Amino acid sequence: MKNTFEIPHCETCLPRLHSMFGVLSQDELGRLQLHKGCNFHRSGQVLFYEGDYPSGLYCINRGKVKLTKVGEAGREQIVRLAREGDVVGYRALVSGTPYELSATVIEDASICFVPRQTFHSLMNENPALTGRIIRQLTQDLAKAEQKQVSLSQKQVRERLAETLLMLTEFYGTEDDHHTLRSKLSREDIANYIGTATETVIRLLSEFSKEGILLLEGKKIKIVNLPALRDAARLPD
Amino acid sequence: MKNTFEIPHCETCLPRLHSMFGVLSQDELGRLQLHKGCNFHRSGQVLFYEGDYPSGLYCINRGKVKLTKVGEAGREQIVRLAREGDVVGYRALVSGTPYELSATVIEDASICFVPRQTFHSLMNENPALTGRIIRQLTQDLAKAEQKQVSLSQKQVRERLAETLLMLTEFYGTEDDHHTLRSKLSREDIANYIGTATETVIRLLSEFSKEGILLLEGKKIKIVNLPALRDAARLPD
DNA sequence: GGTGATACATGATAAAAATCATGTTTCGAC
DNA sequence: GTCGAAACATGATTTTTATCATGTATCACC
Repeated sequence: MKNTFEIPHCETCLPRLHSMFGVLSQDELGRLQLHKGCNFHRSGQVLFYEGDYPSGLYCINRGKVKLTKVGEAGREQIVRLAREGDVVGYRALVSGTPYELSATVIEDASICFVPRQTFHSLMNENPALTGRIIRQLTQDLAKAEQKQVSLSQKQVRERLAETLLMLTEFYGTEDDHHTLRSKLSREDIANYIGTATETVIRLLSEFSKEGILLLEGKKIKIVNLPALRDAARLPD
Repeated sequence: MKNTFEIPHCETCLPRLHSMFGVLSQDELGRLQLHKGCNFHRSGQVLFYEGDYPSGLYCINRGKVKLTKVGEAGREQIVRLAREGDVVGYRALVSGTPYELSATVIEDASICFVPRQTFHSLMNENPALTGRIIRQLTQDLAKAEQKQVSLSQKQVRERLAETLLMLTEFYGTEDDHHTLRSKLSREDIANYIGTATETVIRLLSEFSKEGILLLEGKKIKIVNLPALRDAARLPD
């Protein structure tokens, strides 16, 4: 099955502007373009496994990726999601340690690969890139700590509401502005919020009965946003 | 109540060697020593509050600190613990954002304060310090993600066992090699593992009945380490 | 267009944990 | 030492969530 797939150019890559490579000069972009590789990945493909040693990093030009970790019982925990403009696998690279997480494509993607050497030499000569990486790490850390509080203190219903709001932002909505573009399975959602699949299904249909959501097959439409926000009991 | 309190010298500060300031040169240490302040803090004192803007960072010479975040319902979540050699508040400083966490002394401490300017100028001229900060951030992130999995997938009993093992390492033991030096209250432990105080108390006495622990007032003695490890179901 | 496999759904039940209630102990301030 | 507050402890009960069971819908693939 062929897919229209054009290797994107770093110079004209729009997602790049919001990524850590937004700080590179024209010259540096040229070198990036020269040394990178780019591939089309089908949903389900694994970019790397937890425990592997990194040989480069992955820059998402299009598509979505989930970052997971398996617990003792063998259950998958979705730690984080990544989309166009996000760079995955950079942490293992800068820390020189094995991957903490596995990365799996969850929506057909075009993803560029930047070899370790290229990345390190860019980092060595451009302090702005180092600064940008520190910023990225601090952001990831803040989110991880926020999620800790949510997992510790909120009930599943609240975490689900919270997650649906996050998914709205992450995937965007269809033209009606209310239907999630998300193709996550109920199981994925459960693995993200840390609960059983059945519990997610049950709570979704509970939200549906309460007129907060409208479920049409896999599609989730938010029909009462204020009520969903309420159910999430967010800070701000 | 007076306490013997000597202002520690950076040059001779032992905990420093394992901290991010272990990478500084003699010359840089001199400047650190010149600009830093150092104070004695009683247990209970707050170093900074979540949401505040940082004006420097705190370097723990002696004592313990808890880093917390309050959830929606007002409950405290202990996100992380810090001890001698640990630097707290550096993340807000390097990211230029408000503190994500509050820091409270939980064991009488002598803590040095390094002003923002001093820290930033050290960072600007010593790339090794920047590298060390990145390493610290990646470590903190890995731990936060590990805790996410634990909170999501493990039961309270397992998390408690896990936490007791962590506390053994964090606080060390008395001369018998089995009694925790920890002075954490049951409530603090509950806030760390994300459960109710009564549940912690109940499970501790359950462990005690099973011959895994021996409880003498606040003191916790581990009498069957293998069984505790078993109850924790750790990776490795 | 049939046919497995997989995802979704819902009920029944059990297990885990929170909450409420009520003592007891510990400990610091006076 | 005494008093009061806070921490610790335990029982009873309810709520939340997981687990098990079973059935239906959906969808890729031959």
